[in-house]
Amino acid sequence: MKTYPRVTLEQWRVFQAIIDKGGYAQAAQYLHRSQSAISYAMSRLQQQLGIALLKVEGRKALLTEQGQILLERSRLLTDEAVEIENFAYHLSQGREAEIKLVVDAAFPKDLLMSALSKFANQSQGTRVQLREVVLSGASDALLSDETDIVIGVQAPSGFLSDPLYEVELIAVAHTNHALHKLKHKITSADLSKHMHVVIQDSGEKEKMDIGWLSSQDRWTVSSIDSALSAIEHGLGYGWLPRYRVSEQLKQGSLKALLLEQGASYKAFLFISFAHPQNIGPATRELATIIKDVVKKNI
Amino acid sequence: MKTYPRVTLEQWRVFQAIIDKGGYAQAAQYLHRSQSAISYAMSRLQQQLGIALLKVEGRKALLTEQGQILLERSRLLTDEAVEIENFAYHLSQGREAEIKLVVDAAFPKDLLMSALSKFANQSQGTRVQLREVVLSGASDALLSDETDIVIGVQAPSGFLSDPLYEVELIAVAHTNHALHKLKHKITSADLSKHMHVVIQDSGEKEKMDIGWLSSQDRWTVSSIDSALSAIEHGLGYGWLPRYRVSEQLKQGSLKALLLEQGASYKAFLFISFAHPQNIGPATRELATIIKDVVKKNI
DNA sequence: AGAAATATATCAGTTTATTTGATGATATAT
DNA sequence: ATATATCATCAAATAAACTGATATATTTCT
Repeated sequence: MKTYPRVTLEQWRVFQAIIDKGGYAQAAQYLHRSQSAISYAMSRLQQQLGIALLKVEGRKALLTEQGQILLERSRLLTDEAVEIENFAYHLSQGREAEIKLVVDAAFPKDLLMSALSKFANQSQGTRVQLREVVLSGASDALLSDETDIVIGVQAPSGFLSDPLYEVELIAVAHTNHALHKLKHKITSADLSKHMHVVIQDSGEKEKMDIGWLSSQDRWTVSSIDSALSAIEHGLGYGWLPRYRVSEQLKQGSLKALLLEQGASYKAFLFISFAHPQNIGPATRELATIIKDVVKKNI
Repeated sequence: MKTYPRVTLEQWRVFQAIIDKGGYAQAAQYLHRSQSAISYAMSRLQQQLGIALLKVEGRKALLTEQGQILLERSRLLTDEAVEIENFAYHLSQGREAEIKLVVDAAFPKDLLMSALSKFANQSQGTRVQLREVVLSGASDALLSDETDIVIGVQAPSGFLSDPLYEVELIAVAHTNHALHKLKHKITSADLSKHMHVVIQDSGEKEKMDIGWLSSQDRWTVSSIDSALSAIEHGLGYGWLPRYRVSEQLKQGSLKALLLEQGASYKAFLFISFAHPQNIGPATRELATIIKDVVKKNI
């Protein structure tokens, strides 16, 4: 078993050129080399592999069955080699190798994924590292310098932020929940008698408090998914993004609470750069794509 | 934009060796070259890429951030180069580049996939081309020489075949189907009043007829999936592999028909080699794996 | 059938990129 | 301070790859 390559990329390229250009002579012309250099490279390649890639039938060089397969694989190889070098070029131009993106869980996944897949198409190899947070986790990420772009509820002042997306959070509880049985509009006094499902802040520094209504009992969860699941199981009530509960509202498993006040409120998600003074080209592109996708989907 | 690689595999290999062995001198020793050759190759590499991969801090060569990324990618490249050459070696040893596998649709997909993924692990690059057929399509494939291994209902005599897997086909219809409303056991007279969903033979030569019961109306489909979907939509009744309808039977969307006779019958699937006199090593391995997987899952 | 044209293989000589060994520069360890 | 380890650079040596000419084989043309 070999452990290092003996065949050079040049040899594979010669092989490919012979096929693509229709012969040794044409390949020679294409590669700016003599016909005998092509012949030499090709025979050496086959000798090193111990296998015939071409059989010269009459005066035409034809692929063997094995040559066909190896040709295909070799193209992947040389393509990847070219891509690495192009990627290196982009790096030399200041393009980032990796972008760290932090997104608040309230931001719709489909928009995010659509933006990321668009970016992947033109990313030139730049990878995106995605982290999901809730509430002040986003601001923390900005401050702690572990990120490049943040999509979150608000940016600490001093960061370059743009309003991006409005999320409507509405108060819901399971259809059978006692709060729905009340005859009058629900007051905060009513709420305080029931379990409030709160999404825990994933931030660590300045805890923002979204559970501003005091409540006897509080069920704290760490993601929108778990909050939704808790509420769907009748554990309590809570505020969730409208787009995440629309299905349940339609099906009737959840119902919006008729609150005297605060039945819904709007949160604005902002997109911010963590290092405004030094934004790389790929980071800028990704941000632009995200904004575009959001704009098109409003 | 470059269109062909300038950096050689050797250069990448030198780069990797410097990191893996801890320095230029060690890499030189490992690669059986002088230290200055390493230094030359490395500086040329960086010059060609237009980017620094190593920064010499003190007397130690350390990866730059970009070097780290390109190191990882370059490993994929050199690994692939080695794999191609190993694959070529296997080809030279008579190993097949591609195996054509024809499988009757009645053979459970999970078994097939499990076998194929096992084979992929040890295939040394041999690819499997999979074709799905129903009924005599399998025999046709054997006869027409466009295949290596066949899993089908029966092999024409003269082929090397082993019994592989027993499929139980049961008669089913949608729960609300009129046939389920009958008070007595269903007779063929009853059946003939309803639509029979038949899986069409994908073979082209000798049409085998599985719809042996005459039926007023017949709905012909070309795959098990469409048959299942037709029956699930209440279009008619038909015989389907038990493992494909077990979920629906459990959920109650389909019900087995209480037939006077022939409510179920068993079909045996055989595995056959198309060219018994000349079976390649990879073909033999794949067949063995398929048999093993089936044996373990009975 | 024979001549001309096309296509790959091979050979001897040349070119060139890579390698070497020696030396230099610099940082770390004793 | 001195010794040691590490990478950079230079001129010279080397080996792999390349060239141009020629050989061999096949197809095409007349």
